[in-house]
Amino acid sequence: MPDGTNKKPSRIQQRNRRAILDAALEVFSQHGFRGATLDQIAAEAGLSKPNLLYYFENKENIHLTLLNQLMETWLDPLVVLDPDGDPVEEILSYVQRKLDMAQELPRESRLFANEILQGAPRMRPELENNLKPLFDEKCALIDNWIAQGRLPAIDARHLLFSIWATTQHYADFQTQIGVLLGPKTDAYVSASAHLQSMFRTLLQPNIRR
Amino acid sequence: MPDGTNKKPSRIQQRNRRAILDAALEVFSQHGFRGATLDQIAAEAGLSKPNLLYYFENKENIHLTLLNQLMETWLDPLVVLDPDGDPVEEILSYVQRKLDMAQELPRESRLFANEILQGAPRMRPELENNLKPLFDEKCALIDNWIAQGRLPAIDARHLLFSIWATTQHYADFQTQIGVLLGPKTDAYVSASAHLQSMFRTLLQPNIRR
DNA sequence: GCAAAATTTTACCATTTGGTAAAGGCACGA
DNA sequence: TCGTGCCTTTACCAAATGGTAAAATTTTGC
Repeated sequence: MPDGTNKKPSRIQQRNRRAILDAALEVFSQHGFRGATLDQIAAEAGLSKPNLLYYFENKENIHLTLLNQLMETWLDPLVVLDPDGDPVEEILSYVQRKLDMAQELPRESRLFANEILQGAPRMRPELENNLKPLFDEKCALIDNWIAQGRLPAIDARHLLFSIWATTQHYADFQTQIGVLLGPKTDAYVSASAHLQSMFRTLLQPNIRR
Repeated sequence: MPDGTNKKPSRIQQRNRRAILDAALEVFSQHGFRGATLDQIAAEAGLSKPNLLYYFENKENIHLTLLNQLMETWLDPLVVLDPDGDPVEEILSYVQRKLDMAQELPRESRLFANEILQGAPRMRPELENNLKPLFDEKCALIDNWIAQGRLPAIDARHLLFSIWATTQHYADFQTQIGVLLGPKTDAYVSASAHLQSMFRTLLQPNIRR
């Protein structure tokens, strides 16, 4: 049993665990935890259900593994926000990185959105222990930049919310955007231009009215 | 059977259908269609499951009824965007109305988010037939305002996306925001100030750089 | 006050779902 | 090449779930 043990995983084990997690990401991100079934995940992974449960103790475990993996990736762009960089360029880079993540990891974005929508029943500790301190730290950083006159006065917390909302929107509401722009359109090119322009306008400190 | 008939609904019928829809809104908005159960909805409504199914043919029907009711409410703020008003004030009012809706109807917002996240399996026709034409119309209106020099050049479609994303974020990601701002904080006061200021900065046509 | 209609409850049912037991197959080092 | 341990399948199971039939109860119009 490959679960609780701490031995090195075999090649088969690595391949199958990876396949299961990929399949689970697909299914959980579309239906949420309760809406997803092990049969669906097993089918998507090309395994039988008991075989699936040979690699993961239970459904919750699969979901938790995905969520934990996600947290790192998800916070990384914010982690690298550099106190020593130029404030406007740092934040604009952050926006772009978040948008890139929405484009490249839409399933992860939707998995996260689903979990939060449902009240974060399995993720609240992570939010409190990992996200909250980082959030506070980066808000303080932005507040500092403002105090130094290197950014216009703006609510740092809501600025971050707006960045998250506008970037993740392209992954989470992909379906709606597809209907409105036409499914052939690549929304991300124009989205990038729009968001860069929008947040630059917002943050340009040398603005004269 | 009160379903297919077109008689006037009795008082009991009105009360119970209302209770069911309210309970269903609560449950569907938290768990999505597949994750919600009739037992949960029945319990929440204070009815037995068979009694529930006396009022609605099946699970899908309840969900569909909610979705249809929602569509009107949801589009209304955009409908009233007035071609004869002042462009900046019209859009800022729209932002405020959307934020007010997020605050007052968070469950509806999450129901919608859930449906879109899952690929809009039950709502795509509505999106194409109701939202799309309205979206195109209002984009044309904004483009017109820009052409008249009454708004700075901006991508109307992505502007609307940004408005939707930033306002609905406060309902859909309420849990996360609660963790980050502290659950006692009323996010909507500062959110309103932030969004109004943000979009005003963005849209102020008499801007000099 | 009473019959008819509307509503609610009780007792089910078939299917799906998360999960288990145990036998069978397979791979790989001795 | 053989047996030991890893992997997979087959055959299940109990609980949950969407839904139904029909009896029992309540409400309503007269």
